[in-house]
Amino acid sequence: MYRWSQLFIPTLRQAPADAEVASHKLLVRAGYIRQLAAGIYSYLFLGQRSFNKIIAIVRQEMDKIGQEFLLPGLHPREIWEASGRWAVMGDNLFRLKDRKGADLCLGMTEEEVMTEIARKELRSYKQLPQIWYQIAPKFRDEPRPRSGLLRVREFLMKDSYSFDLDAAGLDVSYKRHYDAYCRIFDRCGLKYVVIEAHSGAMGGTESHEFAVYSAAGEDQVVSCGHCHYAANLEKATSKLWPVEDLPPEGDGQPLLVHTPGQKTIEEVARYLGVSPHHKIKTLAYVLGEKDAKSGKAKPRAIVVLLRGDHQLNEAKLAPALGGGEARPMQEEEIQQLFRSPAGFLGPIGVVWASNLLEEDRPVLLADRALEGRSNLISGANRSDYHLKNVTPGRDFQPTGYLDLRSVTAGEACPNCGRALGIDPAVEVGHIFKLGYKYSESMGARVLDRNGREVTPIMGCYGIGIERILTAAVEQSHDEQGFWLPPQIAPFTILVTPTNAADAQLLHTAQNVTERLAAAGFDVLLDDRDERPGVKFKDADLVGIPFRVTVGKKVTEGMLEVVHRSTRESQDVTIAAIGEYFEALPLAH
RNA sequence: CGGGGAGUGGCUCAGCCUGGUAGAGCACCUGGUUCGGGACCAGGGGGUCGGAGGUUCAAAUCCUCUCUCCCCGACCA
Repeated sequence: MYRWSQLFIPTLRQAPADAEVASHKLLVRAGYIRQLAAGIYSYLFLGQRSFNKIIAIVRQEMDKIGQEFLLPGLHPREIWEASGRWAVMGDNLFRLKDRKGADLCLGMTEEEVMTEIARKELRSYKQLPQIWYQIAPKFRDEPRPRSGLLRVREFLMKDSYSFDLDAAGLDVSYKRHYDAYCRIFDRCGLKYVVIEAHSGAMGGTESHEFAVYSAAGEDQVVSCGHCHYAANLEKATSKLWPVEDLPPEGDGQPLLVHTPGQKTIEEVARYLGVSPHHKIKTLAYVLGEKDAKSGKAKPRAIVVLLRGDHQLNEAKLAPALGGGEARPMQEEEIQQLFRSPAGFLGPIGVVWASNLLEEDRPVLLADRALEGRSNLISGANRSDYHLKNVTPGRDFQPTGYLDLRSVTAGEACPNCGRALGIDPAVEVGHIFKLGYKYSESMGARVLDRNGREVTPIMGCYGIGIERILTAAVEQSHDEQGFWLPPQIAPFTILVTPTNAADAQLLHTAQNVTERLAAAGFDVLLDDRDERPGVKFKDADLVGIPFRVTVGKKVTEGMLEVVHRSTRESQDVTIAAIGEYFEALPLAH
């Protein structure tokens, strides 16, 4: 029997001063976690019990589709060199040396180790498909750990990897993960959404993210309330409401106007009495410097044009350029290309590449929202001057039109045309179709049925264990505390005798606890010699969904059951308490 | 890495401006009373004020450097 008086459950009356986010404050106050350093936490008794329940659910569902491994957290440099990521991962990878001076790192993800096993061991198509997973710590030297357990430097991740003979096989492995993830998050009691996601630094094609709406979340989810379109902001698209072009002025050709000191879009629009959507925003980047070091490509200028009131989505820019990394141009580089100070840049007067292969000319990428527009206003590449009557396709020819802008709330859903919303959410899981990136670079090969060597196609799939708990707290809390779904709560039922010094009350409470425990419930008995107010406050705080109060009504043979989520209570006879919880759908 | 804030008993904070050798509430220990929403009385323990250096007769307080933590941004499976 679990007796609170014998356990270490250090609840706090006040939240620590350095906690800001609700889940962080409450998990510390409830005695689940303690901070050791920035982004590094210890999990105490209640926290670890909750994690164990989450892990058990994840493991049960993953065992239905894959096989559990346990890979090392300490990796030799060589396998990260083999995949090319020793250089790419930069400061986010924890690096260290052993006593011989050899380079090692702490695993931030395990594609390399899993692919290394596949490379050494898989020989035949007959061994495919494989789905291998593990639940193990990951280490990432985040530039800014924050928000309690939401972004940390060491965390538990369920990560899995699939190896298939071909794309059709990958589709199957991907779908099996998609379905398993839905079962996992359903069983964990999360209210989540599945959204289209950007594949980011993982590379690959298709990607879905599992997200829980929360003000504390770092993701921006674009969603449509009508047709269920939902996507990460990095990936989302929208239809624009129509805008009216300005009438041509003068002979309709580009017309120089004096705009002294007016640099920003807003300043120019106000000065000329037009709306920002009549303007062209010109952004200059340098692409491929990192690749230049390895001799793969030489750096080149990339100029991006957007409608004046739109924002560039850098996540869309990178894949448009073949995945290279772009950085904003410095003032001197801008002067060299445009012969103009920043603030008055425009597309006219520079000779642009007609396609990406023309490597000696700068690339001009225009957002699709500019296609078909006319009489826009852009910078004139001359200090204190802008151009009117600028018409894309006539006055300049972009290298290409692409979707490059970020969606903003209120724009039209790409499917059904209704207004889109944007809301913050916590990413709890993410699945990727990786393709051949790692199997190719690390040289994994199998023979197909014709005896030909082929490269297996991969997927990778992650779930953040801490984020499941954090998201559960974020979605179910108030000022007094939180209530977890019974499946992932450290205990399901808390039995609270109002006065532990009263022998009859304590005896009854022990009896009730024993019976509920024997019936298979996780029960905690609060047998502390504290005043009832203290116990009730703690009961509200610690995340246990049900409380059984053993108090004055015992003389009438009655107990009181309190549902933490609703704070509703009802009287139940002592004899019927077991049946009461048996009848609750999710109490087990 | 840029900007902002904060480090004083276990926790939350005051004291710092105007230097004089450290306080409150909660928590903790002992005894007593109390017991359905963070009780009360009496007694008690615990801090070289993040660290180093400097100024001064004297530094939590002023100066310099440094470490750590939090927030915003950049960054980010």
